[in-house]
Amino acid sequence: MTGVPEMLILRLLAEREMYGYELVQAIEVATGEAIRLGEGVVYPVLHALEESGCLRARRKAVSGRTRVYYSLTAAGKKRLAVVIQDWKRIAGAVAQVLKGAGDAAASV
Amino acid sequence: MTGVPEMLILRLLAEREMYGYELVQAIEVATGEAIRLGEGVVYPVLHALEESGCLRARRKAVSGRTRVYYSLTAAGKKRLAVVIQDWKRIAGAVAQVLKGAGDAAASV
DNA sequence: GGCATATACCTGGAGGTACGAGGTATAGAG
DNA sequence: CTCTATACCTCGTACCTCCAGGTATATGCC
Repeated sequence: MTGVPEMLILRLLAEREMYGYELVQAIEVATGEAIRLGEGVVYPVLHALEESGCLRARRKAVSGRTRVYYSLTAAGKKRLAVVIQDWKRIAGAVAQVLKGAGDAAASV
Repeated sequence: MTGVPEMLILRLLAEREMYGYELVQAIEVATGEAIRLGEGVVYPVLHALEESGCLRARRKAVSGRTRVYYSLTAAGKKRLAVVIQDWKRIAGAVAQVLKGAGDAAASV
């Protein structure tokens, strides 16, 4: 049913190469603080996506520290399209039920 | 991050009293088959919601069989309002990111 | 020099969700 | 008399999510 963190990460990486720590903050910014993923969420997702061939990792030394930049592979782009479609199906269905024929909490 | 089944169940019960087996099919119908919850999802959620005081159960014999009808309590209505608000926050944030500044799979 | 903070990576364990598979029992159709 | 639909339920698994913790370097401050 879920997979929101995975989707957000794939989506942001579709625009440009980023590293883990950067993603944590980028998600916060992009969602207007509505979604905050800890590093403990982001890193495991990145590793799983790399493992499954959706991401390519590239180490880069920046001022002494090492950053691991991730970018989408072809498989990653395909994966992104799938999870987006799934999300839209779910979100659309939920919106339909929330609207309902009813009354309570219909608009916010 | 999730809680979609819980939300759907609360939302449908906000309109009228229903029993478990009925809910399984009502969700299928209401979402245009987009979401299909098995009984193994619905019943545990119903029990948990009753346990936490969000639902009231009422046994009713119908043509030999027994049905357990559930209806929302005041706490249930409050709970529904909360999960709807959470959902809208998440869904709104996701929509914003999916739209992004970017290109891929923006509209469907 | 020493200390706190920010950057940057990572893992582990716990908790909760979601789900398929299975198990019981009655009513009605063929 | 068997098979399907109705109607309830539980169990075990798998996965996701998360908090807390652990390592290490650069930088600014006293």
